[in-house]
Amino acid sequence: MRWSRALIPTHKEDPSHAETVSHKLMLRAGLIRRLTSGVYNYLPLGWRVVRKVEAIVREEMDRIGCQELLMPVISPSELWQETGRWNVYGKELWRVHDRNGREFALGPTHEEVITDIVRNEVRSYRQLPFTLYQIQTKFRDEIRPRFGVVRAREFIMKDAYSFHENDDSLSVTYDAMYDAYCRIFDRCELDYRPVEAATGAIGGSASHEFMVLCDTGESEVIVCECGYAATDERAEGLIATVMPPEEPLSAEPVDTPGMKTIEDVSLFLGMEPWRLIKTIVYVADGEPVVALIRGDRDVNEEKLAGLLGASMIEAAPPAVVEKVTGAPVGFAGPIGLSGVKLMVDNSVEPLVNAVVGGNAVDVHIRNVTPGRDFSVDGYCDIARIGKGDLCCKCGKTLDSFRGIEVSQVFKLGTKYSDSMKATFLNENGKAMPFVMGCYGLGVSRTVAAIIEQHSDEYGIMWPMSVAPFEVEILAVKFKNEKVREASEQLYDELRAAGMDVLLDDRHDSPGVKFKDADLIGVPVRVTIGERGLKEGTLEIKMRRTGEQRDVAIEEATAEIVKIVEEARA
RNA sequence: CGGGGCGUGGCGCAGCCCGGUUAGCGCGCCUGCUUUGGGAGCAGGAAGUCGGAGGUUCGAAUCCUCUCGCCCCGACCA
Repeated sequence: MRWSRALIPTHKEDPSHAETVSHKLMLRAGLIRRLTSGVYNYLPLGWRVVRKVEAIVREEMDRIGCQELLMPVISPSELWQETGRWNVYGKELWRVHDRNGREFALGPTHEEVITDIVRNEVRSYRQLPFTLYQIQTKFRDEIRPRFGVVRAREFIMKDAYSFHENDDSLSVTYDAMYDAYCRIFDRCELDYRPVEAATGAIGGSASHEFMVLCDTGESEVIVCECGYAATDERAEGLIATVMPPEEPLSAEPVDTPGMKTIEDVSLFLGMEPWRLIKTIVYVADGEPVVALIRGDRDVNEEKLAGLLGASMIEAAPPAVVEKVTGAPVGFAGPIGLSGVKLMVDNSVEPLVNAVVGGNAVDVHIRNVTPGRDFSVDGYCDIARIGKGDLCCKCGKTLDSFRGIEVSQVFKLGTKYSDSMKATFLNENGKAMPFVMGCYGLGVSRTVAAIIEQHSDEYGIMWPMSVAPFEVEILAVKFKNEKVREASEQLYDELRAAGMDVLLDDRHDSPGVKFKDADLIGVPVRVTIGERGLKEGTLEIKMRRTGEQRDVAIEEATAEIVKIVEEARA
């Protein structure tokens, strides 16, 4: 490509509304342009990178025997009704209707559609297992689009779905997919960690997320030196006890006028927050549930939902709280509750002489001891675990890091095949539900993640494997006949050798070209100018290492081809 | 959705509090000449219904009301 003919609109200044490195650089280097909130145009340079990432994904999917197909973006609501996700998915599901008022979803993921295909086309266990995938534009009406392409409402995703006779077969594919993802992210030269994950709206029994390490990432990962790693939504752990040994005293009510929060009550009574027991009313799949946890900790709603087997959970609205506790929000406590399930976190067990809500206006109860003053069926782990807590595997202190979630894999089991009645005949002629796995990978997000990890103050530093161009020929003073001839010749030779080459043939000053070259981050820069030509040389400079050297013109093509081929993943 | 902020040529901003000629500045863009190894110089030029609607006023980018859009912080997820 000749720069003079290319649409590569670079900017000198940072865009005003971008915060993160990748967002700024994608805009400045002319990779993307925003169309509206969370929706982006991929300009030619950005699209080239997307295509390179896609190519790597395709190679690795095909390597493990997956087949590519393409499903529609639009799918009818009926399919989503079958699995219940038309309701469960919530506002994030982007809904549209046709001229007859019939409702459709813009696909956020395609379990329903793929299951529909397979239930119609696959009859026998002899056809199993297999894996189908597509690379396609997805839609999620995110509450808050953010960080450019990292959290967009329209984005590019690779989604794969595997179908099996049984769990063992699923595990084989799951592991193969896990390995394929490692190869993909290795080839993108990302520093990443696979971690245990919660299953969320997609569902299923086991899941991992691949996290790219990045301080501005939206996800928090809890890690232990023993190797345990999980998202903060998923992480299990132990909360260190801070309760000193104490003689239990008799429970008694105490006036707490207007004190509705843990902070209020602890200040008012002059007690540390951990001496309080936080009582929170939730509604899980329509049923009220009460959760108890130590006052200085938060409930992990994903874990709570998991233990309850609920698909939807949310904090109860005030009316429900009043109905359950008999008091307005702020005075809920476990004593005297009836007809409602009580979920008590492990952190509550060691407490003695704790403070709880009195289930009456402006009243709390102190000197409460769990098990004595209210009955507990059993303790469970519903706490949000964080840095400083103790590892559930080895007991050591946990650490954390932030990351960008670039992919997530799930063992779905029969969640979708059951609800959609997707079955095959096993060797005994019996109809069995398909055992399924699904495997998502955010392609456009991966591009942003690569930039987060590969840039400096001057711009992007692409890994060779995904660079929009592998070589940029920077012609200083393109007007000069000798410069032009040498540049054109090298350009032709490199292209003939199969290189992706960008020739900066613009008549701009050298400074502009050097700055732009650094900004768009092509890995190999070849500078051709009068100065070098006098000596019969040109300069090769590596964007990432800064390493540069002069090479004789006759040897240049071979030398550059060698550099590029060695660096290709 | 709650909280905070912002909408002024393509980009980045000033002007707004305290209303008053042709709405400025930097970058970019066009023409010409000179220049060309790290964002060149000179000369000339094009480009803005000041997000939109309504109102107050002799007069509104500026004040008031409504509205739309965008960004940031929290609850969702690849």
